[in-house]
Amino acid sequence: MSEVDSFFKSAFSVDNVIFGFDGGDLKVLLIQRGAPPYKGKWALPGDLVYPNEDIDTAAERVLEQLTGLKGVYLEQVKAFGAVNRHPLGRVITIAYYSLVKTNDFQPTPASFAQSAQWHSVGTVEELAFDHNQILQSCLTQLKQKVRIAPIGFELLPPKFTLTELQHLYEAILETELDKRNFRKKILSMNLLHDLDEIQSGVAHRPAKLYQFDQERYTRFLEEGYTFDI
Amino acid sequence: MSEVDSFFKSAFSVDNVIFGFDGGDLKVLLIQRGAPPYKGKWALPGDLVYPNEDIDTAAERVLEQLTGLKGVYLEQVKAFGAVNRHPLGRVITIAYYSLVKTNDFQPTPASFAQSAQWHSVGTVEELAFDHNQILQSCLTQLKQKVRIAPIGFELLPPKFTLTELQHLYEAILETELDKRNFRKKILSMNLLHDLDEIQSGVAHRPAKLYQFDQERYTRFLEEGYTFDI
DNA sequence: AATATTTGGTGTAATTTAAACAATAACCTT
DNA sequence: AAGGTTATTGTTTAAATTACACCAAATATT
Repeated sequence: MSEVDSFFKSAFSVDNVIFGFDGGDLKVLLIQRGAPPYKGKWALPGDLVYPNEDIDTAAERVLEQLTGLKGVYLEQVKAFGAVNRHPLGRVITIAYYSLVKTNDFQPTPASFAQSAQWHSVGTVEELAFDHNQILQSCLTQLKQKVRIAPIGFELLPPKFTLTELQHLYEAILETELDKRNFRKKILSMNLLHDLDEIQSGVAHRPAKLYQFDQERYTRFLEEGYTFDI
Repeated sequence: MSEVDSFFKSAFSVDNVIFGFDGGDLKVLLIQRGAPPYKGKWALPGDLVYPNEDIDTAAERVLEQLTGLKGVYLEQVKAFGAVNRHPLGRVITIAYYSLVKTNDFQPTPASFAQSAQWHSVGTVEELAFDHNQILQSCLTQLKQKVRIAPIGFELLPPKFTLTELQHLYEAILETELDKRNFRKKILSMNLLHDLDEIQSGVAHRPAKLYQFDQERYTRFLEEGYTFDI
């Protein structure tokens, strides 16, 4: 075996922190491992990367197997590569997070899982591997990113109220926001399209529905606009 | 060969974007490759990760081989893992950047390099592999990070003038800053220690020398302070 | 020695942005 | 019709940011 060959004995995996929002808490989709190691433990969905597969593609594949969704928001965070992080050998994992709308699908546990379930990020138990650490990194990155890019909308249905949007930001940033100031700021960005529709079936004054205007945001970006909340 | 074994045929490398500052431009330390592939081309310093080596350790090792430096600022950015990014096989690379003081060392091209040289980041030519893309990602991350953490000082000698510090920020952020406002802001942070020393050997009024007070910053952090420039 | 040249150092006014805060409107339920 | 619940809206104050110009201190030049 040549010197170079001796290096080609490792594997990579991807792990995907899938975030969702139910109106109250920020959620993460976890699977219960169906096979050793860590059989029965909760873990992030992930898989080994195929030899001829780009790592981004592998992350999309893991997401699709579990949710059936394609083309959702997905972002790489970083690699985790401590020598002994995987009991079966040298496996470096690349962490991703994605943002999904919880109403778009029912999780279908793939081959690698017994079951899949949403967990509130605030009360996640001890996970397999170094997955608590990975989740923490992804959360930190999401918190930063959500302030400088309009990605929060990825977690909401296409039509949403301003209160729903505010609750989302409060859940992610873990702070309370002032209602009037929040609305002023969000509306002054001119990125929301007032649909002239209202909620129905609520036992109180119904709120107006809005939609995020992706086209307008793209246009603003070209003009040098920077999102900031 | 078992199914699992078929995955253990890949390698990882680390690539390290080593930033420096010469008072004018932001620089990056590049090596000229001494062996195929891409022999003779400029590239980021990097190496395969040893089978029993943490990836952070590998990045430190690459840095030390080239500069002799230990314990300098080092941060992981992300992984690059397109299938065909390396002509010799499946190699995923983890990108890091580090910040060094150019006066602390003379680059000594390690085994993997013919020569090593500082290049202005603004005029970097076509590099080996996907290294232009990696450099770009690291630059973007540095620009973000330098605004929210006092890491600029890592690129300056221990004693520096306010003008030097301003020029550093201007080089990284690619903007001009107002002298009076910059000094007001920096000094109001109370993170600089006035050394009661002045420059010598300059053909004009000498400037006062300052030092970054790491202890005070640590203390402020515990009190909930957030750096912001 | 006088003068020129170069960079260092400083304050204030105007504008913009952020923060704090409460009363009325609209719908549903009983 | 009354009561319950959430939606919607504006003003005042404080804080932060921006714009801007002159004198000081050293060396170099004549």
